[in-house]
Amino acid sequence: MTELPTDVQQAVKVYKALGEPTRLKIAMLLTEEQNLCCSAIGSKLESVAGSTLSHHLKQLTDSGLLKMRKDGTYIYYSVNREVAVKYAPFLLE
Amino acid sequence: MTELPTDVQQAVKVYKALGEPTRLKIAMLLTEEQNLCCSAIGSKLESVAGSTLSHHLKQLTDSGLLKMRKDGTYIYYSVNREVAVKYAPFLLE
DNA sequence: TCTATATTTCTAAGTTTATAGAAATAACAA
DNA sequence: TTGTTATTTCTATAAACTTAGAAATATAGA
Repeated sequence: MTELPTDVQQAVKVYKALGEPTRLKIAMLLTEEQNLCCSAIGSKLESVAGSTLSHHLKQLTDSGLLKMRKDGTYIYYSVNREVAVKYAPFLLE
Repeated sequence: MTELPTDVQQAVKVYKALGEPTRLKIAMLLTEEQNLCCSAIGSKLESVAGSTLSHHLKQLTDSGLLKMRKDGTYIYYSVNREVAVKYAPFLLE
């Protein structure tokens, strides 16, 4: 894995992040409506614990697919369109 | 998962399949050179047991990303370009 | 038929992941 | 300060995944 080219390593992370239904839903939600905070995302999904949601958002963010912007108590998430275009333009359809 | 639209369900499967380094490598090998058989793919990877390779190829094929064509003792794998274009055109670069 | 090769299926071990409750941290508001 | 809300981190558990050896299946060739 470490011996792979950088963009292939990122591809693995992005695809691993998207290869789980809840996380793919989150990514799709955020392509429809940018800048949602954690709890707003949670309210659009059905019964996901906050800690679980946080875990999923971390994976999506660590892959580079999501960006986060902190504003007071809230953290707003949005899709990094460059990354989506490169690896998973399906999201942007 | 079952309640998701068909193409979103397929996206989850394709991305799950690609979110693992060995399988992503296999998919990339097959975009460079179509119609490789299981053992030819194995010889291009480093130390993967036949049973493991078979398992990975099954996941890639079940997702729809790979097609298989049987010819005698051999099974030739190739990339389903339509599926790659739709979900992961990164592979075709 | 017998042998060799290609691939899959079965089985099991070890690892990773998804999940959520509880506690911790952070920021705002009264 | 106290209380409330947003989010993360810690911890644990159950499920899923990766891996590979061994056995089974399939096909070709001698």
